[in-house]
Amino acid sequence: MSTTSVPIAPFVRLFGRYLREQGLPVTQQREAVAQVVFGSDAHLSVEEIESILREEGDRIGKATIYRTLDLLVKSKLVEEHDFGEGFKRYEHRLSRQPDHDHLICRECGQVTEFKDPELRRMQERVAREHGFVTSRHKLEIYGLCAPCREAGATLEEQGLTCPIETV
Amino acid sequence: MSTTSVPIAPFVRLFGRYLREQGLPVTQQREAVAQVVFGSDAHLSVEEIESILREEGDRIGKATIYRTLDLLVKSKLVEEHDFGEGFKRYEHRLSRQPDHDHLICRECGQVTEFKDPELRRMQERVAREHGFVTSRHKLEIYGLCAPCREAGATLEEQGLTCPIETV
DNA sequence: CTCAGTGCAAACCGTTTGCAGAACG
DNA sequence: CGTTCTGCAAACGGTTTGCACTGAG
Repeated sequence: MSTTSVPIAPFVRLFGRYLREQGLPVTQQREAVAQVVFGSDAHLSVEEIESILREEGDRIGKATIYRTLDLLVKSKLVEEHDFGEGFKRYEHRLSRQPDHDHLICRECGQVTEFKDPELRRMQERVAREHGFVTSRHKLEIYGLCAPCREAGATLEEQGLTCPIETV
Repeated sequence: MSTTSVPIAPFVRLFGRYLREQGLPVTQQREAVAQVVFGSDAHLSVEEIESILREEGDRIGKATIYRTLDLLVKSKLVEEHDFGEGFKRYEHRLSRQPDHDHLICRECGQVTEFKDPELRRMQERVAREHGFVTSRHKLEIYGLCAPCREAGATLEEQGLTCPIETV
């Protein structure tokens, strides 16, 4: 939701290094997209990335943005998310909290990151119990953030009056 | 991934009751779709639902299936899932494990359900710490199931040789 | 009978792809 | 210079919607 105060040039360079390792050209479009993604702590959509680029005067086609994001994801510098909005969001992995999870406000869509040490243990335990080898998990907790709640938002749900046991 | 041995008629009737409560007609298409969804313990895609209906001789348009699934979800009898495959899956909530989570095999796509009591406590704690009121969570653990591992599947990942601290 | 539901096909929308021209190495 | 990229626009695929017709109540 903002610009980091951390210098982002090193991260962009890291991406350049990845491209060279793969024998791929380091184009100015790729650097511009990387700059935007590394320059924000938010979970950006392609549309948001496009409009930030436009504000900065760069006029880069959507296709190129998608293709560059693919590379960023492959390089493991960026993570792709799907919060069920109908489109993907991208977040760089250079923030303070590696391997974190997300709290998502149903009202305003704000995404808060958190990290819980228990979770990793639980992931391993559950996987073991089912004969799985685990690679990754995704935990999203949906609810209402404090500001929205204070503003009067509620999570009214309705369905069957007496459905199935819900707990 | 199979047909339940539990009688499904009561569940279809429950849906009928919901429809009447809402003043909506109980049509044979709606009952047919409900029958398919309640009749399977799998996480069905719309395409799968359509083809099961076709096998049974029912020829119901995709639009109707989508519209009926919306109603089933609204009734809270069915849950919608997005496992990142590019389409949604639907699961009825009448199985043994209410409020469960999912283990997903990256190789064969098999979905295993599990339930962990710790998780709910953790969800509440994390939410409280961030001033959230929680409504629901979604935990998916991705990995390799035992059969796939025995068949030689691996989770080879590649990216930057020395990216960021990964733990 | 009336109002909502159904089926079809067209519209949608995020994402992907084909291709002519531009740029990297 | 050859190879890959870029940008545009068209294609894609799951989902939604408009509309004439059918069916539930």
